[in-house]
Amino acid sequence: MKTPGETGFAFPEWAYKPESSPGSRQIQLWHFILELLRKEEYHDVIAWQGDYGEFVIKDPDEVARLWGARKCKPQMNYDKLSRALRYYYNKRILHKTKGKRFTYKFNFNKLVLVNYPFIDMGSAGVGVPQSAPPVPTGGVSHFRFPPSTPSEVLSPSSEELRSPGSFSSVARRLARGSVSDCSDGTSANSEIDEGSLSVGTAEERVPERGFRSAVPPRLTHDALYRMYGNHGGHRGHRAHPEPLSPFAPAGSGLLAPPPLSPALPVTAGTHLPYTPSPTLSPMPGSIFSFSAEDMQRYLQAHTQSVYNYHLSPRALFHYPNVVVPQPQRPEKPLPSTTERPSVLTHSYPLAPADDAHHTPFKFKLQPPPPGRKQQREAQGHQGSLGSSSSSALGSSLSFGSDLSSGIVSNSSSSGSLNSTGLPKIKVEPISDIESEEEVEVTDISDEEGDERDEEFFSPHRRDHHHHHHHHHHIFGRQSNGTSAPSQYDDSEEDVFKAPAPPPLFGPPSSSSSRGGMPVIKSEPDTPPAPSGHGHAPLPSPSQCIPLKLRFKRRWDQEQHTEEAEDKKVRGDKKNGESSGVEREESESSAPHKLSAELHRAAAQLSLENKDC
DNA sequence: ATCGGAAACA
DNA sequence: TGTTTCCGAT
Repeated sequence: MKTPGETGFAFPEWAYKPESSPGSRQIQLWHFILELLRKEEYHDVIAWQGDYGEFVIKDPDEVARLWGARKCKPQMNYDKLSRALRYYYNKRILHKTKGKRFTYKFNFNKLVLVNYPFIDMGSAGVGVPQSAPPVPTGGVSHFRFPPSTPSEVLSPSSEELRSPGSFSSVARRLARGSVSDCSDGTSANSEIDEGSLSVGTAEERVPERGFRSAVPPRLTHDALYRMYGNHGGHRGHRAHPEPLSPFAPAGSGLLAPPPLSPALPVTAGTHLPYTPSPTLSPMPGSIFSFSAEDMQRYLQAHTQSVYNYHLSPRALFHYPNVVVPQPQRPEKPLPSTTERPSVLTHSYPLAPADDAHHTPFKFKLQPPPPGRKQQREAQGHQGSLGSSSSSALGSSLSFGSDLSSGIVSNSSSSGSLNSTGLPKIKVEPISDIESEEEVEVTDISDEEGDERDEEFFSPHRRDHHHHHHHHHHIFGRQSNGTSAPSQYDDSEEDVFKAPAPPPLFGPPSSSSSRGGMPVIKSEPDTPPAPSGHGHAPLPSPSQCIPLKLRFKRRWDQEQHTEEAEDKKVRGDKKNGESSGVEREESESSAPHKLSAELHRAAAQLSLENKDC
């Protein structure tokens, strides 16, 4: 269970489990929010509204109350709850929709990826969590994944295993009633968990099935292949019953074969081509570990897929701090990555011992925000640098670590600076924050064409033109005719909507492939083909921007490009933001069998608390 | 309203 | 680690 320490990279825990800490897993706020969103009963207090992933808290006090009840914190109020929400900003789980009161927006990409990095979106529906935000529409359907696999793989064991984060599990929990229980935190739930579940109400369920059965914990290459490969045909279209919550629809797939989600393509795409086979650790907190190679491949595949599918670049999920390993040397050929892995053996060694040392890297999300405050203080008390700083550092350290991990090389320097004397300013220069902002600068061109990559690489940063833009277009956008809704924010829709149906999926590299996609950030060895040609700036591997920055930047851009910088400064501008969430959806529905358990779960659902 | 630092808690 | 609590600033 643990992880092999060797190689892998570790994700932050929260990434793995929504529920949270091992010891006592309390429900996490975002999870709770999602639960509320998915229940109609609470639509008066909180509901999806606006862009994809955007929700509005109609009754802040009530939401706070519910949350407080859930956490047994009677004194909870919106102010506090909102603080917690804000807390997600850095994690990129959530964003505030500016200009709209009590309106926030989930970044499902992050959620999905983060929480369920290797989720199989394909099968299910993808990525969206239980409750999905309403999909705007339309789009949808472009691809569907065929049911995958048979089963072989399914190992039964824990579900968790399979999807460490699969929504399904989440769903279940939800079903049980996450909302309410307070007490259980620690002890209690176990029962619930698994056993129970089952099902889903029709509404929401996620593809459990998909996950469970269909998708193996990790997909096999074959499976993937199949999925993509063939099918070409169908497009599923399906309507969702509830437009509002796409998630739900997704769920329906329970039994049914997986539907897929078009929207998701992104994700799907991502995973499709190559599946990394990380070993997921079954357990909790686990860490995934895989070799660098795998990761690279994975990333590459991801990228390719994206491109292949014409997904918007943004679609790529970026792994937050993932960095691609920098291998120390380029030895490993990843050559093929591009190609279809299918053939590959599936089992990548997850932990090849060798690799282990060589490049294990871990990445972490969430850079800790640098506190600007500290700065201030520091300045204020210069004298006490030592002490103050120390304290500050303490806190800061954390991020330092992040960075470092991610970026090894670069960052390091920063961290220590302080000691050196630098000062006051921020400690973490590089990476995070500031840089981020600056990073923005880099941005690339924005043009549309391709852009995205840039984010990753852009060696030369150009000035940023900031803003503007989001180009998105790659796919057709959504239906909204209106495009620009309000402010900016919406503007962004970059999301991809529906990709054009990919001609072929997966495939190999061949044709489509790469076109230019640079591989993500990788660098090490293999850039796939690098080169590309064309446009792509690509890789210069080495350096470029610190990964972390890039990611962050990216995200910011997505959200709103501009803002980022300001943020710090805070002058803010108001921008709207928007997002880049992508959507996914899924649907399908199926019959299901619910069982008593369901009912039971339903009963529990009452979000409110029970007793604390 | 919203943001975010800081400290405290579990 | 993820808030919860408090709070000053915008």
